[in-house]
Amino acid sequence: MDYNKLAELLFPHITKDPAEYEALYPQRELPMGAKVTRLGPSPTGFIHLGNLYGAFVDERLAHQSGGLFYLRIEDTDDKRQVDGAVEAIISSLEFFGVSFDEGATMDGDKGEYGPYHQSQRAEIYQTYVKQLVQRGAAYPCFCTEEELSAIREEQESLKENPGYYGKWAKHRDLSFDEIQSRIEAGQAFVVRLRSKGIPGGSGEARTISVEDGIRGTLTMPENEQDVVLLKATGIPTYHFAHVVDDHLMRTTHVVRGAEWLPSLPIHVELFQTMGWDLPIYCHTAQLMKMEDGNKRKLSKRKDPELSLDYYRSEGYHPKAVREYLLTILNSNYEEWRMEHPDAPQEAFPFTVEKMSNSGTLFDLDKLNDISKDVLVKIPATELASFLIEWARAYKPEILALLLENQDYLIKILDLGRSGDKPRKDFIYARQMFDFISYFYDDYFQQEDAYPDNVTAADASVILSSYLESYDHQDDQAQWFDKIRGIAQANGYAAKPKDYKKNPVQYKGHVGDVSTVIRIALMGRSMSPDLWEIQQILGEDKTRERIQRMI
RNA sequence: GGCUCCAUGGUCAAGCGGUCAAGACACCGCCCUUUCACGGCGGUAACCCGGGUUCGAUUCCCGGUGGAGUCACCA
Repeated sequence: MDYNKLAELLFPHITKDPAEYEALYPQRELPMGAKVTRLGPSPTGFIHLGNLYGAFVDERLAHQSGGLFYLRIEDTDDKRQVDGAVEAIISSLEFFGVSFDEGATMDGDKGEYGPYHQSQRAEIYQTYVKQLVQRGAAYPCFCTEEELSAIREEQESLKENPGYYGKWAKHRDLSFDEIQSRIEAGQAFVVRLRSKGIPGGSGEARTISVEDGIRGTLTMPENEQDVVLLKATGIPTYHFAHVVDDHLMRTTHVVRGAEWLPSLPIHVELFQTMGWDLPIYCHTAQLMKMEDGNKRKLSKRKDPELSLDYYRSEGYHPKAVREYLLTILNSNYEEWRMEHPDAPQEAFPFTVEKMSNSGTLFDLDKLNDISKDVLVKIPATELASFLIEWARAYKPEILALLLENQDYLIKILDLGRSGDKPRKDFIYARQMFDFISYFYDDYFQQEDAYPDNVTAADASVILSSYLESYDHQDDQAQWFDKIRGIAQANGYAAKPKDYKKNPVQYKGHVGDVSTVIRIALMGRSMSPDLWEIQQILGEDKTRERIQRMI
């Protein structure tokens, strides 16, 4: 078989030589040890926490080593394209603080190693495939879907490994004439690798071992499959695109999810037959979800609530999400954070060795807890703008309300946050607004009932005397003395301790009296300090609400 | 089913041959407090099973079991 002739038959339009590309994309000039990483999302319009998790690893690895991090769009599957998906991905990642040094951007590609959209690299891939055909390392296959599934069925009935390999590779040794006549007949074809692997069934199977940055030495059987390199459309499969691109773009570290582990042998054989060095693979653990008592990998289809857009629309602060991801990313992050409560996240010395390699369950409680700690450190003015921006995008009906009096909003958000032990009331924007909503008349409503030990009659008396004695000018001590007085006058202990000593003697204590007032004013039993709230609310509104409750 | 990865409390997770087996979240109790929080203190709770190796295994090896992932002209 004259492979050169075959290559010309298959790729008459390809005139470039691979060497041209090697020259076009030279070794990068970077300091020793600098890592080049990349994120390669496919634009299906959906990006979730797991993607962000991986992106952080890439980003940290690159920037901590003085290297660079680029974005490559892996749009080789024409059936799954979603309009605007690339923009959505970039905007989502940007919101959560992931930025790229190179690659696809909102306004086109940036960088010397592009194009960064795989769909625009067809000629490059074909040039390399042509070379492979010339060397006899790849061949055209005309099998139809039906033929392929027939092979599979037969393999299943014989209990042999499924796939296109060895004796099952029907078109592996087609004659030139046969190929030519099929092409002239207009038959579609894919190009397959002529794998050098020895089929496992023969008992001669060999193994390969690969050093993984996270997992150490990986041992697995070598590849035996004649995998598809180029689809009938002339666009490569992931496998081939990965190998060509990461070589040409000079990627040093390939960070990807553990679901890629099974196809690692394919990539190893591909790198070998191309004669290129293997990048360092870092296979990260999957983010899992609990379902029916079992852990399960996060799925794009089934778990829309784990999409990045979900967190954005709930109003989680990007810093909080990052902080959470960092804590599950590196086992010593939490410890480091306790020692450096105010250090920026970038100061953390991230290492792949400290990454967990078993599946991590996503824990909303933990995220919420971390979020509280993060938000408490953000100044009220910043929090106010954050809340406003969130409302603009996700809850426009409250936007005018927030914008109307921003000083008021800032005061509200700042309640109880000064001092050594600030309150940690805020978790995410949607919850924040719920939490402070009673400050706005349109959203003020009775949510909680009076304590059980306070009768309706008592409550009414308490409120009446409170209103009567209320002086907006009172300082906190004066104000509270009056409440003590009201408590005592109505059979409630002025101090909780008195009540505890002698529970039978009282109906309750001053706390119950405060709760009645609190419910009248806020409609709920949980809120920051009463006196401070009244100062923000103003005298008129305070009186009005008490009056209405009576 | 083949192949691969993983295995410490409910969850996350230290540990890397000898520890009363850290810590965080959640949960419970107490304290502080005018309530709610915040904070402080304390508590319940774990090395999947069976063989080895060793003076000694959570830790190393083998075998089970369990969970997960993957077997496409998807990535």
